[in-house]
Amino acid sequence: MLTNQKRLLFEKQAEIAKSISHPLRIAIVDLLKDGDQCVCDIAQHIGAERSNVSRHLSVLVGCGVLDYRKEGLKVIYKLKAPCILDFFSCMTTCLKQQAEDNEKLLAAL
Amino acid sequence: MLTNQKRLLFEKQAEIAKSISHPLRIAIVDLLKDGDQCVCDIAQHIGAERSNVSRHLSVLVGCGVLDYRKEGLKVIYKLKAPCILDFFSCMTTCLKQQAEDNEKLLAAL
DNA sequence: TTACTATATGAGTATATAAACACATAGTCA
DNA sequence: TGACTATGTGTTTATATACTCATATAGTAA
Repeated sequence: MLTNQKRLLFEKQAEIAKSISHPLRIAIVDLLKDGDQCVCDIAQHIGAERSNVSRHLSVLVGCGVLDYRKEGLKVIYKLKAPCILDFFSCMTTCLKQQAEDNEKLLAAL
Repeated sequence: MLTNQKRLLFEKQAEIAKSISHPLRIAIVDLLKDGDQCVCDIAQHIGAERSNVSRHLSVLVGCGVLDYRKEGLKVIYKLKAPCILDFFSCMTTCLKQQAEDNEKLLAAL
């Protein structure tokens, strides 16, 4: 059986994973890998409402994935945990594998 | 603005991320890193109902994170994308960082 | 065949999440 | 000061998800 310590760790990890479990939040992290951006630029780039983007950003900050600094009126967001990007590669690998599996299945029909 | 191609990729990646965004599913992946297991053993180890575990497993299989094989009555699940484990380390790093940040904040009070 | 075990799934309920809109806050500049 | 801009938040509504229980499927063994 799981120890309470493990259980707590898994809950915290699930929160982080959940924080990047949304297409827009993935898009945000992907955008920020190329440099820090303010909310308005992020919103414009991913094509979503600012209030919506603001909420997604606060989720990512809350989980320690992003960080921010204020510059005048603007709030600039920055990738705090770049190791997330390796996970993106991992997910891409999964998707490629799935596509190959589907190809094999198709060939067998 | 995002291309439709990018948008589709981010949606698929979000699905994979979502598939591991649950404490029990994290526990399952963590368990399977040490070897393949059947549903009943997984259920027993993580302390959850079999029907519930079965559903969580099918989510992980559906996203290409796990794979399975049948052996008699039992269904043995196996980690298909071990790179997920690197992401677990990444999340642990995030949590440590957050803990350190909190410590600093506490010291400033 | 029947009884048994392991696994999967349908249905209902409770909870969580996302989006949209309106509004609030706060910095800038005339 | 007032007008403007960027950002954040409260509230509502729609949708998605997890869990539980009952039931179905399928392999095993007597």
